[in-house]
Amino acid sequence: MKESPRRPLILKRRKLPFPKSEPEVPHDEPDGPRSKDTAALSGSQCFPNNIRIMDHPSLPDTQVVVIPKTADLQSVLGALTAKGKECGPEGPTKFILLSGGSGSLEDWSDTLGMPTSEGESSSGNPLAFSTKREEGIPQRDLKECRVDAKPLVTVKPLSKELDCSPLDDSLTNIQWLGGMTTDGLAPNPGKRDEGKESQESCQQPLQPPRVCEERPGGIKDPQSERPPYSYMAMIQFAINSKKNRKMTLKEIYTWIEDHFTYFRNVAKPGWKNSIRHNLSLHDMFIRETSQDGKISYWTIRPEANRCLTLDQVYKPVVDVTASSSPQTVPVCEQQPMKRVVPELKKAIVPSTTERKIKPLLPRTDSYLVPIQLPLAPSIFLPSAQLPLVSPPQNCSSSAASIQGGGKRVRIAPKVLQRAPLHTDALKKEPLDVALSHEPRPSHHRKDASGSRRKQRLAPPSREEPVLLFPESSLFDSGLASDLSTFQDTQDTDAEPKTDSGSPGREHAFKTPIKSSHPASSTPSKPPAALPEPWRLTPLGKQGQSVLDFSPIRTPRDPALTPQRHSHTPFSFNSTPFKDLPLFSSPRELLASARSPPPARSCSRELQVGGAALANRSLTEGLILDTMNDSLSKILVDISFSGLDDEDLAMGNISWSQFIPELK
Amino acid sequence: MKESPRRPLILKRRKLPFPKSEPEVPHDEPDGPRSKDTAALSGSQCFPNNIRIMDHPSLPDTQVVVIPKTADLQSVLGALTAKGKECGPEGPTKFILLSGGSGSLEDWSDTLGMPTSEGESSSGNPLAFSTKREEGIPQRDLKECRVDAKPLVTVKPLSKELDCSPLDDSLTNIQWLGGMTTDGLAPNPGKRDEGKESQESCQQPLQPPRVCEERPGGIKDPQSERPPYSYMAMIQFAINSKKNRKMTLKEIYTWIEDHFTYFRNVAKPGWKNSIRHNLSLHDMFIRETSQDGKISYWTIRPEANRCLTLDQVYKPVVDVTASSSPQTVPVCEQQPMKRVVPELKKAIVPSTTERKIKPLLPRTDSYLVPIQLPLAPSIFLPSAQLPLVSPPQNCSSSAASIQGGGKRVRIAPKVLQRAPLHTDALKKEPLDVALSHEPRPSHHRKDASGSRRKQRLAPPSREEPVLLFPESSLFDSGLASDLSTFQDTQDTDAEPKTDSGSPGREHAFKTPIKSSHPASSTPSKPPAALPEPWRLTPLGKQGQSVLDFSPIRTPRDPALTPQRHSHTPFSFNSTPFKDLPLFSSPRELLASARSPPPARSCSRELQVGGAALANRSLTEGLILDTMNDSLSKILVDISFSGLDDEDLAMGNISWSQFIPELK
DNA sequence: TGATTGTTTATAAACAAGCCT
DNA sequence: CGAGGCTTGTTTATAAACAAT
Ligand SMILES: [Mg+2]
Ligand SMILES: [Mg+2]
Repeated sequence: MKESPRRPLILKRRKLPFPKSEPEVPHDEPDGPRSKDTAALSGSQCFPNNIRIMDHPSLPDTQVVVIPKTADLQSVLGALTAKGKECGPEGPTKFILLSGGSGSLEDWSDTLGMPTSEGESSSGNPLAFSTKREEGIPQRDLKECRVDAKPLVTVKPLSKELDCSPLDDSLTNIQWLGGMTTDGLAPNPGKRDEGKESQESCQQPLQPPRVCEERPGGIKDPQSERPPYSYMAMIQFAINSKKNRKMTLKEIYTWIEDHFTYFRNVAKPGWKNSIRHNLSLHDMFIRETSQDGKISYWTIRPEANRCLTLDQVYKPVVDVTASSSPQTVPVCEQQPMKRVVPELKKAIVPSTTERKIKPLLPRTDSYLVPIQLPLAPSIFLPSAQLPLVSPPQNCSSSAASIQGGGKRVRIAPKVLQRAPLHTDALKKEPLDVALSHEPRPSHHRKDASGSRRKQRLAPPSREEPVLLFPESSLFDSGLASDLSTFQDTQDTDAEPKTDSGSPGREHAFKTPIKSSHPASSTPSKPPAALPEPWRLTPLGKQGQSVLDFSPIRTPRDPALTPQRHSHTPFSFNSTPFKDLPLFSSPRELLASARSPPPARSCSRELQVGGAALANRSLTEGLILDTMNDSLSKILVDISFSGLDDEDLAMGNISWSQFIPELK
Repeated sequence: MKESPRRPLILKRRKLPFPKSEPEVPHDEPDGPRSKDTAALSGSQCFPNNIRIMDHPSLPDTQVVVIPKTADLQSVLGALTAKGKECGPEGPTKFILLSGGSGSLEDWSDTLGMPTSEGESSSGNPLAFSTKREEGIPQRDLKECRVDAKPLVTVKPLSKELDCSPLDDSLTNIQWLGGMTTDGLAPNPGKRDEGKESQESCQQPLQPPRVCEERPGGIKDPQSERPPYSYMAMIQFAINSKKNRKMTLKEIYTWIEDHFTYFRNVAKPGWKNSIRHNLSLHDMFIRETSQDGKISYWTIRPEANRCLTLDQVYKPVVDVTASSSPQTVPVCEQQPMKRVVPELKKAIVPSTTERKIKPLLPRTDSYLVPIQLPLAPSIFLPSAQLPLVSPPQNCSSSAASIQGGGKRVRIAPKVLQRAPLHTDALKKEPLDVALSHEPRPSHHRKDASGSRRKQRLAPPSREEPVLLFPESSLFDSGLASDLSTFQDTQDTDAEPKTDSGSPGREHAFKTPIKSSHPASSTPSKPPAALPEPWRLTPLGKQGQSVLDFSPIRTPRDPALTPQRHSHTPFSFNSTPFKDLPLFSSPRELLASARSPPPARSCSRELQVGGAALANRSLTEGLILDTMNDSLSKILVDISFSGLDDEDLAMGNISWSQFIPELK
């Protein structure tokens, strides 16, 4: 009964699948955080040569940044963030990130209905990256507010993926991934001790738990390695894989076991407990009951459903640095689960049969929100402006996040509207609408925002970033059909829906998290000698190495928030995403817009202001905001398919080859 | 690195401080749940002789039940619930519980401002107990709905306590308890390893953790025994002890250490982690920042604050069964923490200097909601009608919950209004407004409600039951002063509060939990041989032994819910309490009532319907509903002071002696 | 740098309700 | 059909990883 010395490996909070590969350049910067204005470009967070930056032709305070696949996106974001701070209030505040891909902006809508074609050749994935200010800075003392420039990144996704249609999910993906099905799988070979969910001291010191962490050779067994997704993410994958977006608990179990053999083979039975725990804990998962009341289905709150699916994060394995054979699994590869049918793969796809699962867990400081993408040609900026440190890429998975085949963003951006602030919260942590970028004095700054960290001030059930999808937004092409199809599978319950109007729930959002990557955060836990030999990542380093997913949200239409107008078009997006009501203006909007939220599976723009936003968002992409909110909750694929990784790694690429507009 | 055989004792989920004392009367009831109509009165859930039941003079479908202190309230509730079911739809649906106390109904308002007088002699605590139907029964198939009659209990509290004024809290209680202060305490003697919050495998097999479970002698060290409150409860205690109801994290730490020496002396440092975790996790705790943004204060969402304070659950130690000396701590006593100044105690209080802390953790199936109490004389019913099994009282704490000095209900009842149901939820789990009491067929019942268990369908930030207190309700006597005083300490921020209007948050409540005590619930964990020798409670038994607190809520004023009218006055209270918006009707109410919620510290009736309810609730008490919702969240003291426990235990009492109206 | 404060995720477990054998 | 076992759900407790200051 002695206390366990430390949590068993499997119980330990999941380690980041990506060891910090950024070179630990310690203190090469004599001037501390105080003089950040000068440090931003000279510090360890430099941009490599192959980064291109240009001003946005139409959007104010916006620059377009083109980065290769192999670049450490996190580093880029960090550098951009620092740059935004460095430039001060008048500097660029948003950045459009373009990471690889030969597709022009016009071919976004040409890749519909090709679920069987993975690795579709031309799929440009622009990312809009916009600096963002920390929310909670009261108007009264703007000058003394510490402004953390948060980058906003816009991703221009395929229309089909933005549609968030369930059809592009499991069924199609099943085929796409090689015919894997949720129910037709033969039981996997080795799975010890089924049943007995509770451990009951059933551990034999004889047989150490089959937790496969890091094998001595550095190669992990993809079948036994834990997927890099949170339970919440996996549950979303599972539920969204069903056309009707409902699943029983048992189906969720099965889906996860089928797609992540780790849980079938190596995980302790307690993982099911965790699944149930997550279902109960998170408000985004709601339980419905069949007509006869016999069956309970788990669904995702439509407003909160960003339609995460596994295929959105599933990508062919590409090892840039490792010289292992294509079939060899890279060090950090996550278990591919399903064999990809070879004939289904396109030529562009690397020879690997395996796919990498883009990890959800690592947190970054960015998330995606819709932003209007420029269709006009942009200015090409010299790459030297923002030198980027290319991480060593020790772990292939680190690079995999921004490389790989043509999977792209399908993540539903979350709603942007501000929740009304509650009482004191309104004073204490008001939204900041200005775009000033102060060098953020690290010490004597009187941050009136007072929010040291994000806090969801509980504007009801908003737990996940909500995808705000205007009805006919983004791409009218194939969406309607997908939507209709999906709608058909949905229960057409014409219930009057006496709902909504949830009353006096004010309270605002969480304080946005600033994106400070190189900042050394001291772990609360004393860095005592770690007994785990498999822990290979440097302890002192806590920065994330990749960013390929993040909460997404659409920019609020100014018309929806009459009372609050931001200084700049997108700066008012500083609202943290959690617990955001679908209606931007508190009561005014409710009073005027009494129509119940649309019964959709994926969160979209509400009917209320849908028309206005829909028009606007036809050319909108996704804004990746660094207002971090546990990025494990959203996925963004920014990989390119038009280039091979070597080219990108070498930097011998011309951006014009896949971005004609820039040329 | 082997997995810990089982969680160390201190890590184990807290055991119920009350071992199940009810006699395991197995299967003496041939007819199962099917034939509940006949079983209700003959089964193991019988009422002892000293239970009196009478019809309520004014309320329909209501009976008054008088029970002795020593009675197992849980058993009573279970029996009443069964009775309610047994009687069918036409039977009594609400019960007013009167548990001890010599006070008549008129002396409810005569005990104001006596914080220093614990054990005040005459304080009758009526409880209204009302059967309640399970929510989620669609209208369409009412007949096949399984109706779990949920009792509703009304507690008639003292006005001062109902006032929920912070003044009656820590400052006064400090004095009352013997001058303990939050900040002026000398550090306690033995506290090992301060600091190092994270364990870091710092456990020496040499020294087993100083977890004081059950000592061999059966006597526990009150200083080292863990208090029976959840972290959430203790945080509420702490914050509500401050006049301004704000506390920094450090102050919360200190308060808890000062009032529960367990955390100062024996708890592992990780308890502070848990405190922080709870603060972040629960929406009811919100963080505010000082004007300069330097200090973060933790507060409780006013709507969710039921103003739990330690004194509400702090009561003098009274051991009914144990013959130990008054100073001896009974077996199950919780650590009293603070010496009660002897001279402050009233004569009625047992000679014990120690106080028992009423546990919050054990869950029951009841909670309190306001109900209108009868002032007219009631009918006295023979006690034989509902025989009650008096539990063996093996553990004194089991009895302590319904015995002890004059502490009484101060818990703010929670709001009753229904949250709008969401989409499918409306169909799947509609509120049931009818009062039919079916015998609930155990098998082929087509429970259209479909909600096997409660689910908070996330009508926003409602995390705790909300106390619904009409402004001038209950007792106009001393409340105004208390309130005003309290208000003065509050920050008078006249912020416009652009809040509320939280949009499309429908989703309803949780499924009420039926009160089935004798029902054998199989633990999911296999009942493998338990290695813990200290585990004394019978394993197979899971029923709760006591009930002395529970979520409280006020009945919704019918005027507030125009669209839904219940068949009976209180039956519409079947709404689960979690996540209930303050406004009952979704949009209609919001549109009509735009006034922001009052900036109070304790949740009360909103201005919207406040007037109507205020008038009504002048004679209202609290309804204790068996719609269980983790009763660890609310406290109800139903102890009596007018009788000694022996009288009650012997059953040699006459109800007329403290309830003249009944005579 | 280190400590404090906050936010999340993971696990284990207690316990309830209800299904199923 | 009835008791016990198993499944499903809900909560609380702990530990830990990380973030921000
Ligand atoms: Mg849930
Ligand atoms: Mg909180």
